[in-house]
Amino acid sequence: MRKGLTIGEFATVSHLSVRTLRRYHEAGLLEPATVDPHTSYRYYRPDQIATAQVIHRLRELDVPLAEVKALLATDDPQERAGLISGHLRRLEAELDRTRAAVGSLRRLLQPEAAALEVQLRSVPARTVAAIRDRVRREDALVWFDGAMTELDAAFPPAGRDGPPGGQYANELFTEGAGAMTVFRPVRHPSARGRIEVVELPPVELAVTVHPGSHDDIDVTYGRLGSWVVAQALGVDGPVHETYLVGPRDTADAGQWRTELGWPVFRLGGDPRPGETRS
Amino acid sequence: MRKGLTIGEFATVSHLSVRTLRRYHEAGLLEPATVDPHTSYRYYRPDQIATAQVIHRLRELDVPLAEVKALLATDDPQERAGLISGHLRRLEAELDRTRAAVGSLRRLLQPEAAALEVQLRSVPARTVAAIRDRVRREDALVWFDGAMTELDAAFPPAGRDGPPGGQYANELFTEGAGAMTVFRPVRHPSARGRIEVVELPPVELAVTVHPGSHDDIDVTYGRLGSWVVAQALGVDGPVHETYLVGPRDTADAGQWRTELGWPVFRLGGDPRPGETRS
DNA sequence: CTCGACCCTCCCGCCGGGGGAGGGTCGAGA
DNA sequence: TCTCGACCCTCCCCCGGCGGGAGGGTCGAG
Repeated sequence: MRKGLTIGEFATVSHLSVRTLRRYHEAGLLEPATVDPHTSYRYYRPDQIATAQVIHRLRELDVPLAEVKALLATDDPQERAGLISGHLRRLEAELDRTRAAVGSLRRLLQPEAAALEVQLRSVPARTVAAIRDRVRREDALVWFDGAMTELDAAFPPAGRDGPPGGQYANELFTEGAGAMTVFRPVRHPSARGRIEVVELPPVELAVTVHPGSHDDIDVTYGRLGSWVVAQALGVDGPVHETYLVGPRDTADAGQWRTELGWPVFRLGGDPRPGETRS
Repeated sequence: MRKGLTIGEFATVSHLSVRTLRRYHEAGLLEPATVDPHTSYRYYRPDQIATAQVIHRLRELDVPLAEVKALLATDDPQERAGLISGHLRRLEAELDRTRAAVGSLRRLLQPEAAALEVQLRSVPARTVAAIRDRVRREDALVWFDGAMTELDAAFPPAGRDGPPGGQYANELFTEGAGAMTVFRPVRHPSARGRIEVVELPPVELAVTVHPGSHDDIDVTYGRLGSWVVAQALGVDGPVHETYLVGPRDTADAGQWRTELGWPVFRLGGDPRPGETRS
């Protein structure tokens, strides 16, 4: 008497490997219909092929096994569709990143552009309206958009006092996450929602302007850092960005102008007492 | 006296993590300018930032470290461009697979289509012109195109005797690679180039027709397999495909018709002596 | 000299499997 | 009923490209 399809037969008809089926069993993703308690042989029913197909497709889309499991666990087709379209959005975002990297790589391999114009600037303390948070790198762009939109809504053009900016801890780039601050200088700062009134401390900056899309902004950061080192200065503290012309001003990324500032200190000198060099 | 940037400083200006830099050193990808022989401290020169940027971009494109190394090792910009565009082609191919999987998943989640029409058929032996090879799954589509093009070129329409077909070992799907055969029935078979004259043995097939694009062809395979099992038959041997209407007939994938045949045998019966059940 | 921040090496974990060892089970044929 | 080869089982190690953390050495400013 046959108890069902053996794992090998099931592998053949489902186009999955035996190993993979065992792993899906172990992960609770696709339990065999019966498991012989004596021999531990796995036996599958033909109607489980359909489930195997769905898993196969989801895995082709790199949906993690845990997510596949969650997806299969719910019967609510609405929730299912939500999970799937969520993943498709992530795929889209990744595709955008890939496109950006391709473009940036192309530009990177061109013969070097004009020399970087850098100046040292002492920025006095300023009081601004700001939103701060610890953010993971993959969430950075979404968080930025949300925060900047909130700032823009809270302070209409008449109340603004210069272009918006941001400060980003270096760990945000070198590690997986870090503190982000976006701010707007405004005539009458006031807290509401996530917005706080923040006094930005005075700082000595090495400043340059990055033209165009932000896709290769870290190339300019690298060149700026290289300049700083060549001046026998040390870099220190979060990077400063000022959006002279940004996505909120024109959709043409070629027109954007972003001022990049890196806090510096004289080597062998005083790294601004009261702050640690991060 | 400073010997250069410490790894932490270099991490900050290059936007790579300290761990990652150590790994790139270990992999021979980005050697520090000097390594203190006593303390093993790594020191970098500012001009290495540019290399770090390139590596960063390539890694964003999932170029394997080994390939990045090869890329950096050559100065020939031509060869460089070749390696890069090769990788970009691979990214494109992957994107196509993703698109196919998305579409197929969508169709898979629709309420079940019409019942599958399956028939059992005894196929007599045939002598055909064929190309055979052991192929890895990721190369399957390219190999297929090449082989079919060669067959088409060798036997113009007047000499043909029915639609082309293929036979594919099940390991091709369940494992990483397997034997592939594409063939054409022709009036006067003859060997030339990769083409051999092959006698296909007679076989008992469970046959159905898969309409439309090949993106979800394995769903139909699953349903066919399910039917076979329900008839108390076993599946055996390589799958057979006949391209009744295929890409060489019309560009509209919706019109394609592919006959799928799975060799079957009666359970408890004789699995065709002389062959092992794969 | 001290002390904290930095650096070193080494080992383990993650994911989604593949490779292979070593041993038990199944079922068709004689 | 026995045999024998194909199949199945579990267990452990490997891959790539990092991250986490232990345990210990080094640097440099006060």
